[in-house]
Amino acid sequence: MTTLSKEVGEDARYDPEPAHHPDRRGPLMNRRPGIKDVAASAGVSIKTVSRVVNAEEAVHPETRARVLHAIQQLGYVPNTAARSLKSGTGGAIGVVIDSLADPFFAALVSAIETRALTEGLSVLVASSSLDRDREREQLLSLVAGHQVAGVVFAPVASEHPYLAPYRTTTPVVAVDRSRVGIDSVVVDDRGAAALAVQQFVDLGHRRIAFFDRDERFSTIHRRMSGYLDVLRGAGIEFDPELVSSTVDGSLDYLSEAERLLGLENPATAFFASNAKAAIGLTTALHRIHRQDTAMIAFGDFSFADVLRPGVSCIDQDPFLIGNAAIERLLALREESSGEPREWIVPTALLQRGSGEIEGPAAALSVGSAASARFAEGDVA
Amino acid sequence: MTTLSKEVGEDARYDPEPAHHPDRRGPLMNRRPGIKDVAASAGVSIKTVSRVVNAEEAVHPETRARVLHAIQQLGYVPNTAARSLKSGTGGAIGVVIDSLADPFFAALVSAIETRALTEGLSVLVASSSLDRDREREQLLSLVAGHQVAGVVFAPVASEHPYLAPYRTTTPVVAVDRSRVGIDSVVVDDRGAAALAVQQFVDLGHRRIAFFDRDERFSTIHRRMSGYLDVLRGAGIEFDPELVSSTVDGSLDYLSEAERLLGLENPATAFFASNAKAAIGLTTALHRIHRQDTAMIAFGDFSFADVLRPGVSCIDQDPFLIGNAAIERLLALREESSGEPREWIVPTALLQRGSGEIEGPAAALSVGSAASARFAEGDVA
DNA sequence: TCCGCAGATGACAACGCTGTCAAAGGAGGT
DNA sequence: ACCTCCTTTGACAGCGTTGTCATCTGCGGA
Repeated sequence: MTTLSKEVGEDARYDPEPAHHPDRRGPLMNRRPGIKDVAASAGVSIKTVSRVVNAEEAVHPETRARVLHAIQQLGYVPNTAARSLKSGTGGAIGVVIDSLADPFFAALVSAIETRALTEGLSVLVASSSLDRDREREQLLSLVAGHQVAGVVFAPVASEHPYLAPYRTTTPVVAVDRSRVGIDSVVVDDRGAAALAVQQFVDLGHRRIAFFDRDERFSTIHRRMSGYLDVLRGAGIEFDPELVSSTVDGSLDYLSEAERLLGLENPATAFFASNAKAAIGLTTALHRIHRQDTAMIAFGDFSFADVLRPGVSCIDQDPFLIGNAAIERLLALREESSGEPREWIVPTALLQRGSGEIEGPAAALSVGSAASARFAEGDVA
Repeated sequence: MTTLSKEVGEDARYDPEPAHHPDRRGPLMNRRPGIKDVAASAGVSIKTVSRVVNAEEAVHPETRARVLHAIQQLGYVPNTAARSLKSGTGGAIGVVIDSLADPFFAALVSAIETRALTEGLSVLVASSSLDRDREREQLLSLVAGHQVAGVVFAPVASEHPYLAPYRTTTPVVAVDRSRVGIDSVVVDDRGAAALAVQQFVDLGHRRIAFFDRDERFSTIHRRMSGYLDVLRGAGIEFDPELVSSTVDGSLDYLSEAERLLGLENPATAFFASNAKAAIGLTTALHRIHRQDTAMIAFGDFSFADVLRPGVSCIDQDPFLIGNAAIERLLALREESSGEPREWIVPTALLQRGSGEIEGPAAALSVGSAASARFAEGDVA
């Protein structure tokens, strides 16, 4: 931005007259049209323009028409900054998720954005990268800085005390991972995992691996609970060796798969606890030509149905979750309805082949079809 | 936010007189801290606080420390609405893309968001759904309404005259599809397509299908040009029957693949012109067990490397594109450097198997390795 | 001793909008 | 004729911040 010589000319913003006030502007040259310009053009006061823009009642139809015409002609768009400055709350909602590069979250944000548009709200996205400090920074920037009309976020830290001062004015909804004291939209992790593992049991599997127990996520804890529930119910002893754990945020899926298949008493079925692990595991099984291994993934992913065999998945629909979250947020805007609670979004088990591979004990099994259910609430 | 009793006291601005003003607020109860609160707490004027917040020079170190302490203690976060109202341009950049549910665009936005954060900028996302009117609405909302500091968008309409009034103040960058008069970040569509088709020719293919020529996109036109270039260079006559076209926004990939393979003189190689078509085509070929067909996809997709054979792809890296776009935008903020131009981001051909399947004329071919190249510029 | 100057700080307006209150005009009742 | 009420409209302040200009305090040099 070199110091360009002050060419006045076309830029009517600068008039030489009043030595103070360098920017007393003339009657709109290429400046952005403001409410004042519309008012002048329509021959009314700015307040009347404001009334028209906000669809308030008491405006004479004829006046309204004149104003609308002026708006149209000037291409006037109300300034949201001024609006939110005045009202204390702006025309955007904030979304903080792990990463937009994760298709699950991308789809979730997409659902939110679509619905927000119908409410005339914009969407501010930010990513936490699973970092507590960054989460804090982003949330505060949105809530305090941008004065968003609401926040949907995939929580990282277990508590968010710094949000407290804003909770009274700004609705907050957690997604994907639930937190106490915050309305949370999650899937029935425990029940869905149980469903999958129960299917393995029913098919005669006794050595079922829990693939990738990432300690950082409470969702994974719940899925683990579902896994354990079923084992207990089926009288199968839990074997820690069948659990793979991400340590320091990384896990070599290939060698881990080889370990599980190479155990003295090897795994015959895999429950992949999240989509990333599922992709890694699928890739690994293909690489070592063990597509005969039974597997169910938590979370659908593209191409899960094209592979041979198709990968059976628990369908955790990001659109459904995003929709539930934004609906919840909009409801909270109306009235902060009672105690925060969990909102459970349903899942389904997509049978595609890999989850229907029988286990060694299949012959013995007496078709214990009565799978445990863990329905726990309804959906927004 | 009930009507707190009017404590005037330390807040000298307000005189108790005018009985109107129902919400004269006392010294910060659970109200959001503003610059005034910080000023009062630090015993300085609001201007000094402003100076500290904006890292301006002339502030005594000791004063600065006092102010910083007050900020820290009160948890003060500057109000962006007021800021952008004053400065006329806000702390966010706008991004308008086809859909966030498209992983390509999601990754692109992710790259932008990551870089924006380092500049202290937030990201407002909006989707156009490939609809011109919606594109217009979203762009105007961002530029005029939110007064964003810049816009990155995947253009839909061929012209955007309504942006003109804002171009002087708001930098604009197009991505993925280029537009005249706007700095555009795109990949070398024509060259990359040519690269792929040339590989087919070198492998002895003569019947190369162009799979899914969607007329709506200029990128597809360019890829088509690359395709035609190579055919011409190799002396192969263009056969319109080998081109699949999306009509009315949809194409039945399965039956189309069957048609191409069932021609009297059938296709032996497929160039899938975009990721969606590639996924559809791959699924189709798997379904009819014709994995022996040579194929190269424009645009990588997950699992392209896990399938058998792996799907050879032109790697069109959304992160690279997103990065180039945001860098370009930031550069434009500094100085609107000359004429808008195209910024070409490189691609690579990922050899994974499906693109290396030989054609019928392979034996005859004399290894015409001199593939045409179309290098056309550099990268941001 | 006094002036000038630089560094540090503050008073105040204004950004574009909306909430509050008041005023103007007309209809209807007495 | 007068009063009341309702509808339509406008004047004005103030949201939280920053740019402009003014003020104040020391300090070095004449």
